[in-house]
This record gives sequence, C-alpha cells and structure tokens, in this order.
Amino acid sequence: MREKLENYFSFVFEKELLDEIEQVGVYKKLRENELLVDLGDKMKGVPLLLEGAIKIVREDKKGEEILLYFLERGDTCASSFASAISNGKCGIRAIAEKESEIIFLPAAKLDEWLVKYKTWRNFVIDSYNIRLNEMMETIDTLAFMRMDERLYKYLKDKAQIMREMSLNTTHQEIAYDLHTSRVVISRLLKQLENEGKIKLNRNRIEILEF
Amino acid sequence: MREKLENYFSFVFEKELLDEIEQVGVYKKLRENELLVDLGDKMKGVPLLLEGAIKIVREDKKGEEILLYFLERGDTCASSFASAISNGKCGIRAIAEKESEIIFLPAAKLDEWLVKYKTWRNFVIDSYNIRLNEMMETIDTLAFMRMDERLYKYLKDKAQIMREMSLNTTHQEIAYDLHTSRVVISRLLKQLENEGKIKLNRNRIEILEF
DNA sequence: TAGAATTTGTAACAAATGTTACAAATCAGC
DNA sequence: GCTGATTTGTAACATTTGTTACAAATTCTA
Repeated sequence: MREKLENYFSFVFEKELLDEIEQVGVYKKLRENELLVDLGDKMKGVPLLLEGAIKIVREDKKGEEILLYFLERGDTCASSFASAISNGKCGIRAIAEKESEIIFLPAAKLDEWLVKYKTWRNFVIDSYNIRLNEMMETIDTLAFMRMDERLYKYLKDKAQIMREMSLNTTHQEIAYDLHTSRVVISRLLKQLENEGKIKLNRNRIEILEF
Repeated sequence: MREKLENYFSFVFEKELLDEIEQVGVYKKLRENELLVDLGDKMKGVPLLLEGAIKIVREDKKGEEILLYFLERGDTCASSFASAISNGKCGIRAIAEKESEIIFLPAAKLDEWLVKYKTWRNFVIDSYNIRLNEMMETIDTLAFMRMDERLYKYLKDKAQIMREMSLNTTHQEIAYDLHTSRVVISRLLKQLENEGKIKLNRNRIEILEF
C-alpha cells in the first residue's frame, strides 16, 4: 500500500502526511461493479483512489439515473468529503467500473489535517475545484449537445478512463448512463458505425476514430 | 458595512475573523444587471454577498448560455474561490439580478484564514458543498425534467430569490436562461397561464400557485 | 400623435427524441 | 444439438422541442 501511495501521492503530500495516511488509512480492493457509495449513505470517511476507475451516478426520487463523471487514480470523491465532514447524506452512487484499489481516510482526521498540512488544504481545494469543473462539463453536455454527440463523447470518455479502445458494454447500459432509451442508443450507435467512427459487436464497441 | 456583516455573519464567523474581514474586505455596491465576474476572469479575491441576488451563468465557446443557479445573501461564489486560490480562470459569469452589496475578500488571506479560523474552514467547505448540491440540482433539472417543468421551477425559484411574486422579465430573457427559443417559452407560458398557475402581462409574470 | 422599436401570440412545419412492438442474432447452460 | 435468455436491429408512430414567418399589441421617442 505504501508503494502505491508513494506512486501517486508523493508529489502531492508531504512525508509526514503520507505517514499519517499510512497509519490511519484503510486499504480496500474493489471488484468490478462493486458498490462503494450508495444514495443516502452517511460517509464515515473519504476514499482516495489508488488504482482503477469509479463511476459516479446521480439518481432522483423516481429512480431515474444519470452518469455524472468518472474518478481516476489520484482522485477523491468530493461528495463523500462533504458528507463525511458535515455528517450529511451523500447524494450520489459510486460504482467501480473495473477492479480498483482505494484507501479509506477516517472523517475525524480530515479537518485536523486542514490545519496541519498545506498540501492537504491544496488537495482538498483542488479536488473540489476539479469536481465543480467536472459538473460544469456535465451541465454543458446536457444543455448544449444533442444525444448523438453526447453518446460519442461518452464512448470516448469511457475509453480513456478504461484505457481501452474496445468497451465491454451493452446498449442498455449506455442508455441508463445517458438517461435515455435503449432504442435511441441502438439507432445512434448504428449511425456512428455508418459514419465509420465505431465498430459494433455484441457486448463490445470498438472506437475507431478519436 | 460592519452592521450588515454582523447581520448575516455573526453566527457564522468568530469575532476576530469579523474584525479581519472588516479591515481587509472591500465593500462594493452593485447596481441591477451589473457584471461582477466574466468568463475567463482571473479573480483577485472572493465576493461575500451581503444583500441582493446574483445570477450565475455558464457559457460555452459558441456563446450559448445557461443559468446555473442564483446566489443569495450569505452566499459566496465557489468558482471565484477556486480561481482566486489556484490563480486559474473563472468558468462562469456573475450578474447582479437586482441591486446588491458585496464584500470583496483578497485572495492572499483565504489560505491564511483556513489555518487560523475553524469557522472559516467550515464556511469554505460548506460553500463548496452547497454549490456542489446546487449543481446536482441543475443537472437533475436538465436530465430529468421537460421544458414546461423547468420553466415553472425557474419562475418559482426566481420569485423566491427576488422575494417577489411578480417578476419583471421578458420571454426572451427566460429563453436565454433556459437555453431555448423565445417561441418555445411563449408557448409554454401560455400553457401555464391556461392551467391557472401564472398570469401574463407585458414585461411581467405573476405567479399564482406555488 | 405618428412612427419606430419592443414584446407577445400563433400557425405551420422540421427535427430530435421517446415509445411500442416484434423479429433476428447470439450466447449460456443443459 | 436444443432451449431459453439476452442482445441487437428496425419499423412505425407519438411527443417534445426547435425554427421560420408574420401579425398584433404595447411602449418609447421624436
């Protein structure tokens, strides 16, 4: 764990903080599709993502879903931070898109470290800023793009996160993430294929153009 | 200024911090429709809103706009905070919806206060959390609601912010905020009027049902 | 008060997205 | 192999949203 921690955070956190994290942090391995945070959870800590990819999804009362963004290694979940510090509920769901490794940091330390470590302050503020920007990008996408553009962007974003030009997924799953119907996705995927941008196979989509 | 500061922040900030804010903060009065922050600005400080209402708008490269949310008294602009601390550019535009009063806090103090005052840490974290939640609500609205629902919600939200059941606005302005066309707004407003929820006049919309 | 500018109403049509229904293809397990 | 479940393709149609065009109503200004 120390090794992975050093890998991604030695340029972010000072040595003393890394030591503390190693002491109090709880390492956890997530298998693919494992649920990390559910809607309404009260977080007792914050996850630091060491490896893998995590999908953050918003759900409303009626159970309708939409993908907000993905977390990559080095990221943390700002919404958990909110929930952990203020003891409130989390408004999102987090699911591992592939096998991932995290370190869980206990809520009690979060505020203490803000005082003690400038690098921690920077990290927290940066995380919030990154997340705000991510949310703005999501809003841009929803407000300004048509479904065909959103779909193509989704495929490219996911390929980047998964570090794979070939995605294992079904039309139905994509429809859930983009909050539309399977038929619409099938139609637009076929259109993208005709334009030569992707290649369709059962349970697999290859991205040909980036 | 001290009086207004005490009014809304005496239960938020400790006395020493209020003193410091009074010393270094710059008071400013904004007239209606005055531009406070523009797209791409580098913020040299953060505004605290003492009085009034400020509209936060997102704009993409093509000049297309959409309303993100409103700020009320007691609020601050998380996006400015981001920009001020990291010396980056601001991704939004802020415009006074009505005459407003703000205090501008210099960037230099922001980090210093994080160490010195627990109340400031709470305020900053809370502000980020409130903004993240506001963004999620905006995303819910865009992803899950039809235009007629969005329009009605917009009217009610704006009435609340302006503390007025009667809004001075045109169909075109609403269309800009919701990123649609004037004709669509006129059509849906007429529909809401027929349902007895609002009453239409030139340059004025009364909300009858809340 | 006449004429210009702004705001609103509405029709007719186009495009995008959503829905229902069903068939064909592929796969998993026996 | 056969059978049932899953996934994909596609047609036909409904609904929502966007566009163009133009007239009427209201306000502003000279």
